[in-house]
Amino acid sequence: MVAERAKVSRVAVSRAFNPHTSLKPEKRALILRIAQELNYTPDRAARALVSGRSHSVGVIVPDVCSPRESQEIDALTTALQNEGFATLLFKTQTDMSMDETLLTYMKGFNPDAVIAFVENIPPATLARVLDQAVPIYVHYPLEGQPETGVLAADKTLHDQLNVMQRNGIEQAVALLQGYGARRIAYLSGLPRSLASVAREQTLRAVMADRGLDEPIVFSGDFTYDTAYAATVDLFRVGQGADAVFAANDVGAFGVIDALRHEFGLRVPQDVKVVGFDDIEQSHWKSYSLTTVKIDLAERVRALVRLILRRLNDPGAPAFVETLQTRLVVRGTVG
Amino acid sequence: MVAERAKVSRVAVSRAFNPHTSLKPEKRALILRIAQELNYTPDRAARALVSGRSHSVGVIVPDVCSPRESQEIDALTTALQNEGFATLLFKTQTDMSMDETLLTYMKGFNPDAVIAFVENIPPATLARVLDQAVPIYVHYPLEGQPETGVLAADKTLHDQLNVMQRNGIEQAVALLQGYGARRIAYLSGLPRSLASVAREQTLRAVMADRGLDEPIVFSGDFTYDTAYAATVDLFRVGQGADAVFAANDVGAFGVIDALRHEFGLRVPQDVKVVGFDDIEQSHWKSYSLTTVKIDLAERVRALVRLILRRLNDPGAPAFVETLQTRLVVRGTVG
DNA sequence: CGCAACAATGAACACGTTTTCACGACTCGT
DNA sequence: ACGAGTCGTGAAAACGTGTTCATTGTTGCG
Repeated sequence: MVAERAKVSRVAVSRAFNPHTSLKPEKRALILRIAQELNYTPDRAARALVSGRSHSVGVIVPDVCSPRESQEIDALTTALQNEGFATLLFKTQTDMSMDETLLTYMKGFNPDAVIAFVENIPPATLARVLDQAVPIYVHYPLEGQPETGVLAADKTLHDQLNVMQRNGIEQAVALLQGYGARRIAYLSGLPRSLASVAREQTLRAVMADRGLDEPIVFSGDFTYDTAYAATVDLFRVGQGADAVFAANDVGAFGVIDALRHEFGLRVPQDVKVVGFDDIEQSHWKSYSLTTVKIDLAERVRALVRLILRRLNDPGAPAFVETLQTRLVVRGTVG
Repeated sequence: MVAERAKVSRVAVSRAFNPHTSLKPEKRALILRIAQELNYTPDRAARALVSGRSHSVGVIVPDVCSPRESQEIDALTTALQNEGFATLLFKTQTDMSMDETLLTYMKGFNPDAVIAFVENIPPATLARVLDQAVPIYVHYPLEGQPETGVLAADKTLHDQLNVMQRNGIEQAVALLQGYGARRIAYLSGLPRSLASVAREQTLRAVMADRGLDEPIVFSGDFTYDTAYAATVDLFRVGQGADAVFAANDVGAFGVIDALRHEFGLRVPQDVKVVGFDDIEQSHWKSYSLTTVKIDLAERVRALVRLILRRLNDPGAPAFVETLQTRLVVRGTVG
């Protein structure tokens, strides 16, 4: 510790860097100035060792390449960075599931919190691997409700970030119906994905409310290629559909391309398409996708807010935040 | 430290987790078994404090959303994870530059190495902020040569990862020429981007070698929207071009969409388009882009190899790795 | 059998912080 | 003017490892 050039104890240096400690202002200023000169910053490792806080947040994703996730990571990194945290990124190996190995591995890096963009973590795994020290934020839709939630590891805690999907879906269905669509299909995401299931449930409910027949469901896995292939299958055998609702935007791109290039169908004249997310690529002219928008940036800010509050006050009652969705109308409907 | 249930000293526990220490095998096994039962892993913070190694690698990017970068981060995370490292992700604030603030901030987290997908870091900043303890791997093209390089912070070290761009560009130009293209344009990336400059230089050299006129250069910034607008400008005033070479794939998408939707031009019949990178989206049917491919996964593996070697042997002479590019032919040429 | 080399082991220390505790120097209210 | 409270300060302890050093038990070689 070289900063004792200021003729003060190491304790004083420590205090100089911690706002809420009592230290004579002029002395603090002196220490900070000298630290600046010497290019000194308090060692995070030592700090983490004694405080138990690493000031990092573990983020687990299945696939960084997916536009939706990369946008989420981007926003998350920015938000965390602004709060003095670092993003510790980890990837699940194959599918969207997460095994105990990865969780243990990540836990080894002592993240203060964990955000898992992964849906099917066995609760047993979760409970066993994590001490209560690390608040886990798993993100998935609440059962039977048209919202996604954020659930703490400890079942008694229950911080929630609710994304109300119903608004956007209602607007989309109304628009489709307005343009005369009758046979509406739903391209699911991964079959076990709770997000996809929740969207399907809400869609069914909304369509029933408006007197429409049940949707034709065909299954994808959130990727372009699978969506493309699934669309080819659907339209080759039956009479297809006159509107397709995809569980995510990338899937919608696959649907659009399959319709155009495999069957020569026009979008939106012959088939209308609606996506979900509103990712960066959705406004590209080749797709110009009408889609149900979740404001990712805002959602991530809310997430970070939740984490920070919980970290500052571990014993506080559950926090709840709610986000709305809305339809962004572009060229694939109408 | 609860693992003394095994009736051994803490030192023995430490040794049990470190392969190259002398400890009776049966005792090591016992300790590891008990550790497993107790769900114990050595504390990284303490480990980092004493060893000076955090087992994490800082990664700096301007924009995680960009497909190219997200693919790179994805591959990097996988590779690092396999080697027992974590990825510490940071974002530059606005453009592709990096200010001292961010570098200092990141340094506070003690990454063992830094990979910056950022090109214009002032050497002064670099030198001042980093101790020699952290090998910096900045990635940019070597001056006047048709390759990108990886340069260590210390100028005496000089580990290099060379990406030979010439191969792919030659194949692309030959193909364009074979289809009768004469007026070839180049859409640059960010004007100060060394990668873009290197590609332009190589393109010029190759075209001169083949007796073609100088390329028409118009400038973008690697994004879709800017590429779209720049293409509109170019084709509105002059007579345009009969082939466009874009500095990256996303830019090529913007070019294609502008040609089709603003001018009703057909790709490839009226204008041929070649990109650079071969990202995931390039095979999507709406674009089906012919592009110069860099094997990102292989490039990242090489990068990680370099870092690991340097970490194991800080004094070793410079390591050099070389990667080739090749043309992937799809639908936008021919 | 004797001596040297070597494997196995634990005690003590080091790493760079934050936190707790104790002490003196003030300020304030009466 | 005196005690109570507050502020500023540093000494010492603590955080959980890896490392060095000395000690003991063991093997190998002549």
